[in-house]
Amino acid sequence: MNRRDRYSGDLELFELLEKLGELTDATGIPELLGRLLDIYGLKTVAYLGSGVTAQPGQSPYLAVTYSNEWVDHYKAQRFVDIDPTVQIGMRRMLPIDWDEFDRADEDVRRLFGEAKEFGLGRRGISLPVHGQHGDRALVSITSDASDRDWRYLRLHYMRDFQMLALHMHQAILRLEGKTVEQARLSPRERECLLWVAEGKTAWETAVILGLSEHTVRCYLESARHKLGAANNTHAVNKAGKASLLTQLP
Amino acid sequence: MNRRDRYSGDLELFELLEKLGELTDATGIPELLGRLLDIYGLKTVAYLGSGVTAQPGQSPYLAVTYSNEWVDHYKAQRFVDIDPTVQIGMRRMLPIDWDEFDRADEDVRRLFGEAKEFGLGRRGISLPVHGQHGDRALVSITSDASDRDWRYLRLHYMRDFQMLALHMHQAILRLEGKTVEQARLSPRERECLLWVAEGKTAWETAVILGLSEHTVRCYLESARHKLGAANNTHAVNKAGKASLLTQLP
DNA sequence: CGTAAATCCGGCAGATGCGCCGGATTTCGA
DNA sequence: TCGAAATCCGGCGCATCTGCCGGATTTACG
Repeated sequence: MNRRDRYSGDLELFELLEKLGELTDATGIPELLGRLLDIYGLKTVAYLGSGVTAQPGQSPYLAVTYSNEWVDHYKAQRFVDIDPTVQIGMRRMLPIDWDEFDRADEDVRRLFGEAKEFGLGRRGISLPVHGQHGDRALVSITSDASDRDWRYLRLHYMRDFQMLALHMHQAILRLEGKTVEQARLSPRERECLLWVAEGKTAWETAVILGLSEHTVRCYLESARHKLGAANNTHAVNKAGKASLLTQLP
Repeated sequence: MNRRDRYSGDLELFELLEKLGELTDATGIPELLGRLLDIYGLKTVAYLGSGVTAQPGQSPYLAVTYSNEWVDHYKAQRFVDIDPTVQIGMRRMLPIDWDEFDRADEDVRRLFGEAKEFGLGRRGISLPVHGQHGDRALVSITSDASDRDWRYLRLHYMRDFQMLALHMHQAILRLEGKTVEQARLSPRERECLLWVAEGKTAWETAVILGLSEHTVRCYLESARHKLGAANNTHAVNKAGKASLLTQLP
């Protein structure tokens, strides 16, 4: 909790954000994370991205300041299945303090106990990030700060962390080259797809929209073509991730 | 740009966040937005939510400090179709300054020109918010601040706005009672659904997973039941919105 | 120690999806 | 003024999905 007591310390956040925006390849990430630790007096920081790469069923994207030993141990123990930061944090919208997790659970206690041995801080926060295309990430920081410093950190720098998490995810997306070719669906196509996504059959959709069943099938067909989808299910999934189904234009 | 020059001004942000968390019904929102304008010296603030309510094809959720005249005029002119804050802002992850929009476009110039007449500020920022279930929102603020003050506001309070936008969306979701019953899918069920979502047939999925086609159909059937879905397409849509398809657990 | 859930397998009838054939008018921008 | 795209409509054959019948073992939890 140094250097940041003056308001002008904001400059260091801007510096980080700028560097994130200028990253050209993943090799610069570790240094950036290290700088982040420095600035905020943290013990560790970790980025876990899901749906960041193009292929489905891919393993998640990881960028951490943890030791390799901890990462290996974590994987070997399949901690991801019980880790509340992942299990709960990934399913939230707002950040969560690790203190809120259930320490009565023996598995959880073991996880955090071993984490500490491997160099993670006693306290932590996880910040979920939601991207536009179903991609999401979890940025977790840990610290060994005193109660007082930790409270201070949470109060005054949560915003910074929120912003850093967002920009970090954006940077990773840019580096991973996940570009989504935004197919443009016509209003009718979108409308038909929307109702099909709700489980309606072509006939039901036709009734809802006051069209003939055949017309609905035609719209669905062209929607599939535009989206490069193999079937309606695929099309709904693609359109959903491209947020083409959330009404509006 | 008053009252906030001291660092302790943070208290006002916390006060807003706390009030947002304590909202019990929508009637308290206008007062809260007004308080926000006061604190940051803004001209207007607007919340536009999409996918916030349960029904599909619903009109978006709106909470603004604009005059009713502007809202009516906006709707009558169908400005939503050309409004870059919606068209572009809603499709981004990071905030965008209204200065970045194409002022060469005649429609856009007309929109912002008329907006100013109806009491919106000259400058603006829109902050996209992405929820967990395909829901999203756009929080837009405007100001008539001088160039210098505006730059200052952007630099130092973007974090606050980001956080306010997030918490505002969370509060609206809570008020609108959009609760997603988290069905728990077994690993196999999720896996099958994942590949079906990628456009694979049951047979293809069976080959990929090394199962019999019939077994895949069984998993899909139970997945549909658990999700309360009418068919695979519906199931994929529901599971996707519940982020059950983003591998990991 | 029973119960529940997860993991697997087979078959069948009817509904639905899918692709491709044909046709039409209107609208909008180049 | 020409063409492209959006809006509509009908039919046919085959592939796939869906629901429901039956069976099995293993694992975990109380």
